[in-house]
Amino acid sequence: MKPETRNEKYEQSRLEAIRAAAGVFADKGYHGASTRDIAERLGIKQASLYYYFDSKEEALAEVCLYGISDYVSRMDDIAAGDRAFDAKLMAIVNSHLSSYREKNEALKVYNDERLYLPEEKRTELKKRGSHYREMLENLLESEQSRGRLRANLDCHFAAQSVISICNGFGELIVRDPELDIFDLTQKCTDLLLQGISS
Amino acid sequence: MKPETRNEKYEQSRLEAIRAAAGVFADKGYHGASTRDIAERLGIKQASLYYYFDSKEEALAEVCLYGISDYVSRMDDIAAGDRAFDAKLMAIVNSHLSSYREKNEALKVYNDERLYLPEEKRTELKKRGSHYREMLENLLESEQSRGRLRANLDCHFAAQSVISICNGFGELIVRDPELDIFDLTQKCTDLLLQGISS
DNA sequence: CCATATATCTATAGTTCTATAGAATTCTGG
DNA sequence: CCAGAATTCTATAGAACTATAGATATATGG
Repeated sequence: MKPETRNEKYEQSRLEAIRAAAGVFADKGYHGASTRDIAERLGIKQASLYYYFDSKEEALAEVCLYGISDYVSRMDDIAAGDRAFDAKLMAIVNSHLSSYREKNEALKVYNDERLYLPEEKRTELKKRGSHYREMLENLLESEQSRGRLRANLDCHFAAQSVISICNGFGELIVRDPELDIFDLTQKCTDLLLQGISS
Repeated sequence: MKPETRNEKYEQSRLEAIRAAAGVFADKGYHGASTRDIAERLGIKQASLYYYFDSKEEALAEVCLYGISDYVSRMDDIAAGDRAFDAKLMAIVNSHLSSYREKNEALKVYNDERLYLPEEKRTELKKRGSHYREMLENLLESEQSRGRLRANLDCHFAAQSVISICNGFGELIVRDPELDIFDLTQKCTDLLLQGISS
């Protein structure tokens, strides 16, 4: 077998293991989940899991990375685009909420369980998470400097609020597969832009 | 010692145990925390904890109840009052955020760990949590019916948003004791009422 | 100061979990 | 079909955790 193919196959299986771990961690939490649970979801025995991970902790790190990675790069794409602000904000919210559906539970795991990783492993993740917030913050500041957002708006706070709302509804999305993401996106964007007052 | 006094003293100590458990559960999560951790924080031995709780699970249930109880009753008080809507909303946000500071970590535990309780024990908690959201929803609907909120606002969604934002910042408040709650309250209320647009 | 109730302690049974070692099986290219 | 690589398995060491039992210490009221 060609080396690349061999590697690819392994990486493919490993990705399945990461997804299985994501599901279990999302359901039971990192500490509440056992390596046996993950292996069972994959249909292999507990010890076989160590063919893919050196430790349970490494599995968590991989799940977190998987959970946040492409969602951060999508933010980069959106920010780099040349759409109007409102459209960008909507795209950001949509991307954030969609992540919870598509990537299943990995983003939830990133949010809820990453703090159980040791400082060292959290650094890379924190960098990406901060990057996300900063991109959002810059976008808001730029729009504010053009006078299109309230002058007294604290953009750092506002960016945090956007993330809080998306994460709050993200939890609901993970639990309820029936929720209409587009509808939610619309409502979140409206709320953020106009607030609730008439 | 009079029976009531004896009881009072026990209840007092038990409350301290609940607070210790809240702190440990908030730091390490329910499954990541051991009864030994809780006992150590109290300055007693692991087994002595069972003088106050029948099980670790009961401790979690008590912490959750403690975390949500007076914060729900404060909502009742606010809703029953006759202040203007804006003032009520601000009071609700303030009460919610303050809970995270005052009751230390118990509300965080309620939010993050209650789903590890068995169905049976979760029922009482769910009732209170739903009650909270419903009170908020009613308040919004009532204001909307008077034409003071956007006609196209989904009040169920809006109530959920208020809670999401408060919980999102609550996590930050628990981690950063320096955060100014009043400032945050103001900003959250402004955002909810007016949105970010100018 | 004694008797009783309250509170905490020591010791441990019994379970579960992570991770390692090495055997067994399955897959793949020649 | 064979040899070696890849994958999964069995078995288990070793640690940690919950909960119970029963002893010990401390406080209180008469």
